[in-house]
Amino acid sequence: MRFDIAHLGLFTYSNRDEAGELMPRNKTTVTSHDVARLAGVSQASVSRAFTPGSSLSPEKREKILKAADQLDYIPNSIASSLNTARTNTVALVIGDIDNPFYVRVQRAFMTALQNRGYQTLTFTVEPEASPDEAIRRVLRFRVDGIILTAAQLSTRTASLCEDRGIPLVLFNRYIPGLELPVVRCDNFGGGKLMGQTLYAAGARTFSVLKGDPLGTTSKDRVEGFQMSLLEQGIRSEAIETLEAGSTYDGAFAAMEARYPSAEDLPDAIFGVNDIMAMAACDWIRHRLGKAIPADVLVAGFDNIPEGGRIAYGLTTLEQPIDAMVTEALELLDDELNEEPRSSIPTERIVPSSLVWRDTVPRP
Amino acid sequence: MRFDIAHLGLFTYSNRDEAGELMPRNKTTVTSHDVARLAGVSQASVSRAFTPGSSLSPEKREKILKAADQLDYIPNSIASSLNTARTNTVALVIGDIDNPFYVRVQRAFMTALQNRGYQTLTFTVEPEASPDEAIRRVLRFRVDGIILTAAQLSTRTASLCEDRGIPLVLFNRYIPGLELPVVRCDNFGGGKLMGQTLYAAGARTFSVLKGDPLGTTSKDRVEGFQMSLLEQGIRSEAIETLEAGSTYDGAFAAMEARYPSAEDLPDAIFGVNDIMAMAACDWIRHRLGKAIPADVLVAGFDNIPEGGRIAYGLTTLEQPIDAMVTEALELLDDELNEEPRSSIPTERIVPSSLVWRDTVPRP
DNA sequence: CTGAAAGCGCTTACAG
DNA sequence: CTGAAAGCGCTTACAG
Repeated sequence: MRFDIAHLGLFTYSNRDEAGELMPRNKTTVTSHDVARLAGVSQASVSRAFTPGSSLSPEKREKILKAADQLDYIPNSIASSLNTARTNTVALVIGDIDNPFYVRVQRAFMTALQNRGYQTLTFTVEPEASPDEAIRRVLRFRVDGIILTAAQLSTRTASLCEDRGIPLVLFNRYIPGLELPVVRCDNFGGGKLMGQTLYAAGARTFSVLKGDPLGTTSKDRVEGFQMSLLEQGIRSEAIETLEAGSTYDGAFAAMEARYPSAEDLPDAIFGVNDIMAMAACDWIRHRLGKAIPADVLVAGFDNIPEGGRIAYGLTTLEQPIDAMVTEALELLDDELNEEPRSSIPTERIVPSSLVWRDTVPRP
Repeated sequence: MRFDIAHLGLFTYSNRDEAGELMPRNKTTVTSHDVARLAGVSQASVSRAFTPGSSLSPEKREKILKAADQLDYIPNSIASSLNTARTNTVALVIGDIDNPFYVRVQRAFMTALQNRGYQTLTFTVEPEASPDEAIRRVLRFRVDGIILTAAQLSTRTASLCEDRGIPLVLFNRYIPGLELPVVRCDNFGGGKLMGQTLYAAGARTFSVLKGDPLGTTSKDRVEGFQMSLLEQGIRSEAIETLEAGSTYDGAFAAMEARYPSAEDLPDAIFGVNDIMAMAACDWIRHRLGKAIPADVLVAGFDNIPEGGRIAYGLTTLEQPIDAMVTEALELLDDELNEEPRSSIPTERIVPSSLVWRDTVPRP
């Protein structure tokens, strides 16, 4: 039988009585006072029972926990946040949710954050929308920290966070002029590596599917790619560049516009991310009827599982998500715990490595 | 020049002084009291200025807003939640984040919720983990409502929510024995329709790639499919059923195990969701070297964009995400605003429609 | 170890 | 329309 708590001044009756008539819904919340009364202790002790590390005799804790269980007491973290100025919540602002890579990034963050005792407040920023708006909403909510990925941010908003002591960590993206801690893949180095790889595979004319023109990620990859080819003696006219907007559809459209027929095709196509490379593969195989790698080489960046499937067999550069997420959370932790930030903003750069598959055969 | 707020008793200095020395970081938060002092009004008026619909003279509001802007004041929603017992946050519990369909569902909910002034607290439930645990975490946080998709839930946890007056809406999933509002696709009807379609296309032997055995979604689709075929006179031995776990990899492995060579292939394969159907396509085309639809028919369910790409051209059943999300939010709203819940738990069933593409040609 | 008390930053009757 | 005051449900010095 359920413990009778009527004498505690709470109302408890279920939604419907025996006859099936509607009864007012019980919305009374059980507070620490109720538990205290039932356990015969002070409210402060109840609070202590739910605060790891606070001093409380084992017997008392036991008794309190039992009473709490009896009443289905769940501590109100809103109230506790008001005291501690800690919400145990981290905001994750994601720009490019259409890219499976960022879906995986999101998941990795959520899992890792959960394991560290944080909730995740996810914000997606629609392509047209400004992340500044998102950040302001985030700030009302008093999150403990913010992780920003694939999105722009104004200087003013960044300092808004800084003024409030809310750490901001950039993921795979840096903002020129803002001294913010960053974790990112070595995009420039990856681009270079891909240039060398494609050159070594025999390609002499190239096309690059570029991503978000506002993001540094695409820009760095493209620049690294171009530089390594230039170093090999390729003339810049032999490296074509296509705006493809980071998406499958954007890349598909770009391919359609630039390569309506197979004659114009270059020796190799570098998709600055995997989904764009996959779009190129689809266009080449299914519309142009050409073979990869026999007629054209195609390579991507990210190593999303979709590209590894047998239908694509995409040769690409790996971005080690888990390692990057771990680094990012470490930086966030540093920010959370160190009062004055060290003067040099931290930048952690994770290398990317080549994943050989079918669209560029291993030499 | 920035307004001087030193006399307000706040500390404001930047991180580093002129010499570049570290200074204590300013973590002082500006509160409604600070704004009140600056504007020369009561703290209550400041609160009113930020509460739509509360009575306040336009001039006073103006003055307050100006002062707030000057101080970079952002109201603390934690404090306000403590009063109103409303967090303006909805929890979204998602089970199957590996399925692009649910990624889209998540996005649709986040956008819609955002437009209605809610934050979204997303919880992913890892395959092994229990959603009950997730819900308990959610409850500490005092969310206003919960949307549960692709995950199981115990009766005890459901009543925990009910006791607290926190509405729970099930998305594309119902829990036998629990009277909870539900929005779902007509999975059974869709399954039936697909059975008829494949039969009409000439198929007489079938294989079904089944999803999560614990979920009702897969179960209903399979049952509808089987029933319609039985009605057409197909014997049950001609309808094979494969456990494929709702994922691409699971379906690929199931195909590999059951159809190591092309001889055994049935006339038609029904993937209970699109990614499983896509896995079947990949296996058949790239491993078995057979053609679709010439050698086998393949169909899916969901109509994710990936299946519509030229590489697949998957014939499938559409699940209208936006309509379903809208319905779900309507139900949630009803629950949020109606004190006593209407006695019959609401169930909204959205029909699915056939999307003709290449893997099953239109008759 | 434990309780009484102040306080976190708001909202909202209650009087004017 | 507006202010003083109580209170939301906790945490945390402060004394014992």
